[in-house]
Amino acid sequence: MDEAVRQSGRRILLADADAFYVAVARLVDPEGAGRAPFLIVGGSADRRGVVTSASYEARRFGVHSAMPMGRAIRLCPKAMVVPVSWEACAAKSRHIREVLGRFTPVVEQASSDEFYLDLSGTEGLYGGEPLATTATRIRETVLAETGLSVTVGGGTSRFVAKLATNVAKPSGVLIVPTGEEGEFLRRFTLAELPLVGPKFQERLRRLGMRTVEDVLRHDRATLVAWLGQREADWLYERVRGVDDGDVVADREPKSISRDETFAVDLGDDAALAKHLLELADRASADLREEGLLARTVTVKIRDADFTTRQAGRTPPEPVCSDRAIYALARELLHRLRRARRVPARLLGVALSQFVRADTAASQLSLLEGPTRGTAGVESERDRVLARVLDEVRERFGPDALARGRTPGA
DNA sequence: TCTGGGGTCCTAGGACCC
DNA sequence: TCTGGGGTCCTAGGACCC
Repeated sequence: MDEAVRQSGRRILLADADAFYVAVARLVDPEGAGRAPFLIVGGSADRRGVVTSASYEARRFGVHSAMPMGRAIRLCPKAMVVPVSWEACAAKSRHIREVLGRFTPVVEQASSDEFYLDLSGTEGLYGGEPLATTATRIRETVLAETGLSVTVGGGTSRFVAKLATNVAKPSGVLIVPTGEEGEFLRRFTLAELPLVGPKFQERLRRLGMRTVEDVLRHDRATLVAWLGQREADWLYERVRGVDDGDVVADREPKSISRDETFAVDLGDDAALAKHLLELADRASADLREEGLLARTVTVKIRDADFTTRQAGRTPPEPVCSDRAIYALARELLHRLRRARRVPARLLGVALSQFVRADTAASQLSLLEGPTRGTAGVESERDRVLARVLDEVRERFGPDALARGRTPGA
């Protein structure tokens, strides 16, 4: 099928929870956070936190997410500040996802509070009802079952659905009719387009372009000469509301990471190693829970002056045990510390380049053969031990076997 | 104002291979 | 002595998003 025709037949929605972290905080604590109109959710001020989300009332004072908490409190002193309840948010997230799954099997979770749905081909199923009607039913069902308000935007592409959602926020529904994408796009500045961040905005501004209309005045060849093929094509299509990206259900994760910003910068290697151990354990436990092995281990360090550096390694065989992952991470941390030895404000461990555990097992046995054994960074014993400990923790709680604090060890 | 934690995707150089 | 072209993998860094 012709690409333009295929795209014009699509019915894509984005369901985006309104002030998600704020809404969950209110559900968790109805008497406290639930009654505070000016509510800020995020890290506490004395601990270098930032705002994760603020109530719409607090936003009117200029408070927004990612803002340092100290500044947010200065802008809105009467606000109540509460920490994010990550577990409650994850549970609510799963619940929303489950409700949406009843409307179509093609649900893609883009973040904890954003879900793309592809309803293409469901016209018959919904008796030919307009997409806006389906979207409204989705909004009402999610609200009734989870207590959370979502805004639903829709159109023939993810890009248009995303912009429609932004326009309709909060608590709204907006569907851009097929064929009207280009007209819809004309109202936006380039800064309002997803993926056009500060750097790209500045480049475009220097070329005399601030709005979608500004870009529409130039032909594709001119944009290519200015921006290069890839970015020019991207921009040329998006300002016309064209985006052929698919909604993909059950995307496989590409990386799993854990990092920690310290309350006070840390210069002591032993102290850093201790935090590294905990981060490596948490990341590798999640990796095993997903049934994955990682080919690459990366350590990230943020120096006191906010310089961020990283070092990674891809051993000959994938790993999943806490022992092997910590051993690799430790080596990488040493490398980073040798290169620059100043107090650190953040340390992180990331795992990537995944291999499914079941396919990895057969590949490994082929590699290892009858005589080769289990040479390398990770032995069969490491893996078995890691899984046994996972089971113990699952049964008796995460602190049942905290390493380094084993009595009598 | 002094910058969280969790992600995705892209680029570019060097190694290595054919 | 000077000289290929293309492909893949690894690594580090950066832009961007919620």
